[in-house]
Amino acid sequence: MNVEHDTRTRILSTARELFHGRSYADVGIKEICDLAKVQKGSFYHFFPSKQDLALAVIDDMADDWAHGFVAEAFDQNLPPLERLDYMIDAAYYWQKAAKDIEGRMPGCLFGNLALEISTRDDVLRAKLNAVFDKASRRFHEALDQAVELGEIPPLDSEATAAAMLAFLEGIILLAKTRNNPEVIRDLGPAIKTLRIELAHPN
Amino acid sequence: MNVEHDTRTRILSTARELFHGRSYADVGIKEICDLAKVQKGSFYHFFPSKQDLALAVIDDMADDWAHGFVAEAFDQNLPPLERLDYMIDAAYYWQKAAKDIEGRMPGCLFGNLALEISTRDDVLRAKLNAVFDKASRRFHEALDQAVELGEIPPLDSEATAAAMLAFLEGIILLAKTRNNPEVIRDLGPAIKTLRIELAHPN
DNA sequence: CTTCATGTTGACCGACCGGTCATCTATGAA
DNA sequence: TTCATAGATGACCGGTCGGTCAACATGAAG
Repeated sequence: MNVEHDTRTRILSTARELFHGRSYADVGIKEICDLAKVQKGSFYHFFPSKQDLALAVIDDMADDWAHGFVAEAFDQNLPPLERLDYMIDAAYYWQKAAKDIEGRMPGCLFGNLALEISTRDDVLRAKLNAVFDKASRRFHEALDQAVELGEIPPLDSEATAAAMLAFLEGIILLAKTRNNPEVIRDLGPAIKTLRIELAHPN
Repeated sequence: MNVEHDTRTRILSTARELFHGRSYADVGIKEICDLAKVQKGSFYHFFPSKQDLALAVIDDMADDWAHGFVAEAFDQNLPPLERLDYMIDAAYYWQKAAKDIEGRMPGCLFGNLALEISTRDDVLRAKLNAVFDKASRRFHEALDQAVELGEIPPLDSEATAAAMLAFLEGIILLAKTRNNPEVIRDLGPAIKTLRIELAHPN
């Protein structure tokens, strides 16, 4: 039982690493199998297709996020606005560590995949959409709490949350293009200045 | 002379369209040649490699940008802050038009390519970097003028300009993932709220 | 008429792509 | 001891990948 799952897990984590570090199209199944020390036939025993593998990889990474530093960043005990700084910091240190080890910034797996395949694969696009929605909800919640505590004036918290997520993805994109994680630290703090006012009720 | 350049131009515009609508890896040279009605041998007469084609495509698109709506948006006669709105509007209408025609949002060619290949190809990454730098300078200039005119308090205009570019790329990424250009119109205006203060001189 | 540069043609290359399949092995329940 | 099931193996498939090449067309300069 442990052995069976081990093969699947090895495939999953290898694929995740390769997809993140390069791209979906650029990584072949053979390469994944070789690195994971799995035979091709075994691969297709666990995953019906490359698309299914991608779906599983997205789920895997999203789970790790949700239980990892995202859970820490959006800890309910942290003051709402500090969670934003925490999130930026986490992104920075993660990307910096990756660059220090491999020499290049992988960026955000979800953002990478989204831009690469969302015009070609609606299933994967929908999956990534759901991941972004969930992330957006974290920002949303933090903003609502900040308003409740009187830390910021009322605002369109749902739209602002989406804008913050977009900004986060944007600075990671720019940092990756510059291959310089410091971009995240330099621009990131501006996330707290983003504001979308509530629409006029009349 | 016109005929010779015509072949090259046909390859270039076909490749640009396909790369933009799908991705770099997903579009083969044969497909480009077929659509452009060019023989493969002819292709390699004009472009030594697929990488060289990509470089030319980036240049081509950057030129069209610079002389097209970016020139309009950053028109010196426009009040600096209105240029930001103009830029957002232009992005929105472009993406909306593309989606209405083809059913899907292509996003930003530069952003797409940046995330797809900047970990694998330093030459292309550098090229895209230069494009982003140039775009950032437009924002920078607009911000400096806005400060000069007293429209906004002094700020770190260079960093804020980069943040604005990142935000623009971010909302296009999010809109593409949602396959909904309205995201650009809904979140875009928040670009004017972005601010990075000048660092303390001591 | 020859020469040369610029383009064009389409067959061809080895490598790799995602995916299939028949065959074998290990395990555990009946 | 038998049998079913889960998993592992590696050869194999048609198709596509980026790229090469020798032969040929065209047109202007000498």
